[in-house]
Amino acid sequence: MLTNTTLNPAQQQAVEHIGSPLLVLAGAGSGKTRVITHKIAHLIYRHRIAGHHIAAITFTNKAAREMKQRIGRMLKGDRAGGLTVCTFHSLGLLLLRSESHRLGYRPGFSIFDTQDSETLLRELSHQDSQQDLDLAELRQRISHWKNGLQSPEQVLADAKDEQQLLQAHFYAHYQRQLQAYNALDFDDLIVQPVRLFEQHPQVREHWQNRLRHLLVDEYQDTNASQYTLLKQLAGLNNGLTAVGDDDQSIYAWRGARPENISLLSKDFPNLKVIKLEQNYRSTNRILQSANHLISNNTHLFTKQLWSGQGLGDQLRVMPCKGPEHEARRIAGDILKMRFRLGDEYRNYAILYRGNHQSRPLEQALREYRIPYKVSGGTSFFESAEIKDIIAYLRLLANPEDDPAFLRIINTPRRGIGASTLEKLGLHANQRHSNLFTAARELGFLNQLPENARRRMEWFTDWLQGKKQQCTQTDPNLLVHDLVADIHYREWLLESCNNRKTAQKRIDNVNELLAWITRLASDQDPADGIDQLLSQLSLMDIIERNSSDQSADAVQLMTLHAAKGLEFSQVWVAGMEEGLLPHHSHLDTGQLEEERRLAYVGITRAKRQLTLSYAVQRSRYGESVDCEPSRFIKEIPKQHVTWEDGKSDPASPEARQAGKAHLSNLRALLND
DNA sequence: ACGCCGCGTATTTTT
DNA sequence: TACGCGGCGT
Repeated sequence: MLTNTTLNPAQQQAVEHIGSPLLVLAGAGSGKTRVITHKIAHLIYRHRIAGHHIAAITFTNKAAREMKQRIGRMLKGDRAGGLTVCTFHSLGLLLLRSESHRLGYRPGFSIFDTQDSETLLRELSHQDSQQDLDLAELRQRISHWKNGLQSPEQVLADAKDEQQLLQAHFYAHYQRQLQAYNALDFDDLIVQPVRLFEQHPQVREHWQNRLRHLLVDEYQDTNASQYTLLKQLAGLNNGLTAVGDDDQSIYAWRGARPENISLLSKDFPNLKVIKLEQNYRSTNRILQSANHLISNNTHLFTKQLWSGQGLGDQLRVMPCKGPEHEARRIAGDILKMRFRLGDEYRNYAILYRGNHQSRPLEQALREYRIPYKVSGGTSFFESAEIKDIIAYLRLLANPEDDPAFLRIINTPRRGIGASTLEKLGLHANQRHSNLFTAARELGFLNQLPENARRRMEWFTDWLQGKKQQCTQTDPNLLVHDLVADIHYREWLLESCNNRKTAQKRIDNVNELLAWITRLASDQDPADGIDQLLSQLSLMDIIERNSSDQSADAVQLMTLHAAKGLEFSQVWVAGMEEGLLPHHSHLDTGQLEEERRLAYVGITRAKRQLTLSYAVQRSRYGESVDCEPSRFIKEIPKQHVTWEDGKSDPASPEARQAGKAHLSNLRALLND
C-alpha cells in the first residue's frame, strides 16, 4: 500500500476520468480500492456531486465495511452523507424495500438463506413423494437459472429430457411457494430488481437518476444478473466505473462471468480502459514469477506488474514426503524465519487449495506452540440457536413466513405436537391462509381438544402481543424481551445434555443480542424490526472474529479466502498435480482458473514466498504418488531455489529457533 | 428425542 | 480413509 497520499499517473487518470464509462484493469496490489475511494472524494469535492448520487458496490460485507472506513477517513464529516457503500445484495434489498409493492411483495418480507431454500425444496420433494433427488444439486441448478435470468416458464419450455423437466417443475413450484411465504432467496435480491426495472421503466429512470455514479469493486466476479442490474442502473449516464482483474477471477464455478469484462466494451462503445500495473505490495521476483505464470493463460488485456521495491529474495520450493512432513517443515520454517526476521506472526500466512489441508498444519503448529488462526468453517448463522431467534423475528415481521412459524411453534417445547400441526396445515390450506393467521381462527381452534386449544391460544396471543409491541418499542428492547419471555437460555440448558455445548449456544445467543444492540444503536430508531432483520439476514455481522484481530497469530486459509489480503511471508501448501491444479479441473477453461488460483496465492506475498508439495498424499483412502504442480515449472528458474527434499524440520537452526521461542514464552509467562 | 449405524462422497463460498 | 447425513430403532 502507498504510504503517502499521492496517486501514480494511471491511478490519477482513473480518478479524474469522467464523462464515459470506465474499466480499470487493476492488477494485484495495484491500489484498486484506493482508486475507488479517491474517485468518490474527487466526485464530491471537485465535481460537487452529492453523496446520494454515488454508490460503491462490493461483493462481500467485509469489503464494504473496509471501503466505508477508508472513505470515512478521507471525507470530512457531512460530505459522506447519503453515500451508498454496500454489497450487490444490499443494493438489491434497498431497491426492493422501496419498490416491493410493485412486485407483489409485502413489507417485512423474509429472506431465505441457502439452508432455508434447501429445506423448502426438501418439503416440496416429500409432497411430491420424490425421494431420489439431489437437493443440493437442485438448489444450485435453480440458483443458476435465476442468475441467468431464466424464468420457470422459460426453463420448462426449454427442458430437454425427463430430468430437466422434473427440475424445472420444482423450480416453478419453489418460486410459487416463496411468493406465498412473502419471501425472497438471495438470488431474488438481484433478479427481482432486474425484473422490476424491465417492467417499470419509470422506476428504472428514477433510480438511474438517483445513482448516477456507480463504482464496482472486484468486477470480474459479477454474474449475469448482477451485470444486467448494473447495465440497467448505469443506463446512459456514463457514470459507471468498474474495477477488476481478470487474472483474479476464481469464482466462475459459482456463476461469476469474467467475460463481463470484455462485454463491457461491447455494451458501452465509449468505454475507457485504464490499466494499473504498478504494484505496491511485492518484490519484483514475486511479481515476475506471477507474471510469467499467468502469461500461460489466454488474455484479452495483458498486464505486466512491476514494483519499485527491488528484486527481493528467491522463491523457495520445498519438496516433502507427505502432508505431515510438509506441515512440520512449514511450522519449523516459520519459527526459523521469525527468529531471523523478528516479524509478527500475523504477517505469516499458510494458504492451501482445500480446507481439509488445514488439519495436519494445525497439528504441527500446535506441536511447535505457534499461535494460529484458521479462517473459514461453519458460520455463526448456521447454528440452530441463532436460526431459532431469527425465525421469531421473521415471523413477527412477516406473518406469512410459514417455515419460521413451524420452526418456532414448539421451540422451546410448548406441547404443541404433530397432530395439532397437521390439523392446522389442513385448515390453512382450505382457507388459503398462512399458518399464523389460521392458528387464530375459531374454525380451527374448535377442532382441537381442550389442552391443545389452550396452548395454541396462549402462544398465538403472546405472539400477537409481541407484534403489537413491535410498533411501540425499539427493536433492541423487543428482542431482549422476547428471548427472556420464551426462557430460551433456560431451555438450552435443559435440552442439551452436554453442559459445554449448552454454554456455547448461550454464548452465541448473547453474542447475537450484543450485535443487535450495536446495530440498533447506529441506526434510525424509527426503523423497525424489518430493517434489523434484513441486516441480520445479509449476515452483516459475520466478521465478528475481527474483534480478536488483536491476537498475533499465523493465518491459515484457502486460496479463495486469501483474495484481497496480503502478508509479508506466504507459504502455499500442496503445490501438486491433482491438488493445484485440482484433478477435476484439468480441461482448458478450468485449468486456467486453477492457474489464476495459484496466481492469487503468489501475489499475496510481500517479501518471502515458499511453495511446498508432498510426493505422496492419501486421496480417498489410498495413498497416491504426486508430481510437483506444473505451475511451479511455469515460474522462471532463476527466481526459484529448490530445497533439499530430505531436510529435517528439527535441524540445528530450527532447534535454536525453537529454544529462543520457548524462552520467549517463558519470559511472557513470568510477566 | 436421541443415538447409533451404514452408506455415500470427497474443491473452492458469498449473500 | 474419514466424515457427515439420513434413517431407523430404542
